[in-house]
Amino acid sequence: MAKYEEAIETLRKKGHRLTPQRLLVLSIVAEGDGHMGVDDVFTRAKAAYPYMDIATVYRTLHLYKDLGVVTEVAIGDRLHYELTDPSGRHHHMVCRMCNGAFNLGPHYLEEFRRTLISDFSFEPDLEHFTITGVCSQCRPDSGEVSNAG
Amino acid sequence: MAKYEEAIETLRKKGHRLTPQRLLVLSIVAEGDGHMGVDDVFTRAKAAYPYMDIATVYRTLHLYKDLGVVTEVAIGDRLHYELTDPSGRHHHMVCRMCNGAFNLGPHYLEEFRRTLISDFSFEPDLEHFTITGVCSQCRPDSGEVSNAG
DNA sequence: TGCGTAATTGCAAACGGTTGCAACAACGGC
DNA sequence: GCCGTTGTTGCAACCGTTTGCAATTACGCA
Repeated sequence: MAKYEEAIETLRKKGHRLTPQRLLVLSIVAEGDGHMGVDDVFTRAKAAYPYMDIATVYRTLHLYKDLGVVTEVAIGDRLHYELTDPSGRHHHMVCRMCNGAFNLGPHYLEEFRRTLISDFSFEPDLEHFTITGVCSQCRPDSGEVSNAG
Repeated sequence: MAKYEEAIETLRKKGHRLTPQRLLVLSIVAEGDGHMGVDDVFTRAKAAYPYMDIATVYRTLHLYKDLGVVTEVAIGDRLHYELTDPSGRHHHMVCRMCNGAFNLGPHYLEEFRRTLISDFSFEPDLEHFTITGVCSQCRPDSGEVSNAG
């Protein structure tokens, strides 16, 4: 699990302390693989260490997000967290019908980025870019009909 | 002020009641012209009608947003509201340094939309699309240096 | 290894936003 | 214009998230 160790290295290099709570949250997010909500993280953390406080979970996740070691993804109205993949950074498309999350390769936004820079000299933040919409499964005109939601 | 009257017409047509509170909120958003936060709306509404409750402001703004008569724009961490312009719908670029909001013509996203549909059959929600970034004034490499923030 | 310092934690209070509910009032029908 | 119905309001309680603060603990240094 290279990403996990890299994350710890990042923490240490930036002068942040490696507390058991932080390592616990990190491992939970790492093992969660997909996208975990604050609640999921807190529940699991509390199971492993009963003194764990929800405030610590929030603070830790925000720290990781600021350091870039975890990525925050808005799914529905909830924020989910995943370990940032240092090699294959990607964006997300989230379906508002089924709440499914799909990855979007970085090159899809490169063109958009270049346009904004050349036309407006506006440098968009695309690191944590997530776009909401309706996926192929849930689009009525795509052949299949879904009644999720 | 055609947008204002159109909004009232939309309310009436959809069977919602025209309460003084709703008209007040609408006029405040309309006169606010630029983007107004919930707080701004509430403060002004309370000044005009002291019984006004913050819950009513939230409910009213959400109703207007659902009806499409106001547009919600995320600026920094705050949500701002403006009357939807029925003729010239546009998107927003918000600078994270100076919190300035810039309009983005709809055609900039049309291409992106078409690509997502053709490649993934994913229909993105672009009606209320807002992208964060750094504007020309605040970009260090754009010639000017800003110390806003 | 043990000590001092400063970051971090757990707790509780605060905050912004939402919701349940009884009182109220807009609107359609008379 | 008045009445009944039903959507809406104001209030207060609630929920998820943030923040202040004293106690705790990780880490650098001897």
